[in-house]
Amino acid sequence: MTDVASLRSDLLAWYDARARTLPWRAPPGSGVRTDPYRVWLSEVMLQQTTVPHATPYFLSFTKRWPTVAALAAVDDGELMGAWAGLGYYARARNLLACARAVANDHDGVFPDTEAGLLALPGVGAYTAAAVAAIAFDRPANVVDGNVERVMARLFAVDTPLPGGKVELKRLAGTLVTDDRPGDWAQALMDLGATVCRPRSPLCLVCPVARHCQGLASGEPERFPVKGAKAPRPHRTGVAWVMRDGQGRVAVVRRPDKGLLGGMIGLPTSDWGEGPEVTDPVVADWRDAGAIEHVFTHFSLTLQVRVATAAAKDVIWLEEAEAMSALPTVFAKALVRAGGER
DNA sequence: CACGCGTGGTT
DNA sequence: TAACCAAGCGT
Repeated sequence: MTDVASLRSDLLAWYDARARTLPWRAPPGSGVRTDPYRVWLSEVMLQQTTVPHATPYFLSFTKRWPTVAALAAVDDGELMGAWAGLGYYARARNLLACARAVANDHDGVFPDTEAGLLALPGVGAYTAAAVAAIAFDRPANVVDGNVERVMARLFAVDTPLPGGKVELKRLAGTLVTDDRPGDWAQALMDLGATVCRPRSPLCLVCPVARHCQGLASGEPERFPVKGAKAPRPHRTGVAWVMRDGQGRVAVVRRPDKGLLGGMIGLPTSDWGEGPEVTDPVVADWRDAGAIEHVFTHFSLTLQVRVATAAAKDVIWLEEAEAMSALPTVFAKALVRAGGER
């Protein structure tokens, strides 16, 4: 009996009993609707980011900035520093732009429709649907990587990703109704995260196993089918740690666009060129070894060179302050140079 | 529409 | 350990 109604009631009953407790989530059936600001903030932080990694950032952000108006008033640099370590820094720039748009153009109130949310910076199809469903109880089709995987298995979809996304989204849409849309979206994502996992799915305890064509096929883990991925190139470069001898270190502000855009960084050579690199100023440079770092689309070996030196066109920061505000790749280099994150 | 864009945990 | 993976978005 794989009709929509029984599939829905099976999964919602499981969610009522087994929903994860998360700092941004109201318990199912509590009648409490989470503040749209918190739903939005959590959704942006969770884009391509695990719950354990995002959680401490969510807690510190909501403590420092309890409302969207408070967030909108923050300095750019302060916000980027607070985001350091969370990755995908365009999210932080868009987060601030979005908060300011809500504060200035919407009287501090989040739009309560999917279309209105979609118009905000950093809010795409997924986040608009998620906020509409979870914060405003709109029957939106919320499709993230979890939901794609659950649909691919439930309906044994053979079309490889990413081409198959259109079909998976259509299938997810057939299950959305006016009844408890926020809980439905979160139930699907919880199922994907804890039971219908990418590897070793727990089909024996799955509340919708009886509806699952992937399980019936005998190879549920085969879904979703994925296309070939491009190989990841390797690059090399040099990072210079310049100290002033009084506890400060030189950093630069990176351009707003591109890799680590808008963040502070250590002065570096270009990445990908040969090993011959000229040190930026005459000083007592010594080699502190190298660090390895893996970005989404390339890996990097960064040689770390250290000196006490003076330089122009840099910002001198207390070392502890720099350490906390630097993206991880540069924090690693600074640790290699003898600092502590 | 394919690509650029971080990081850390798991296998 | 190299590969894979995570509540995507903008261009």
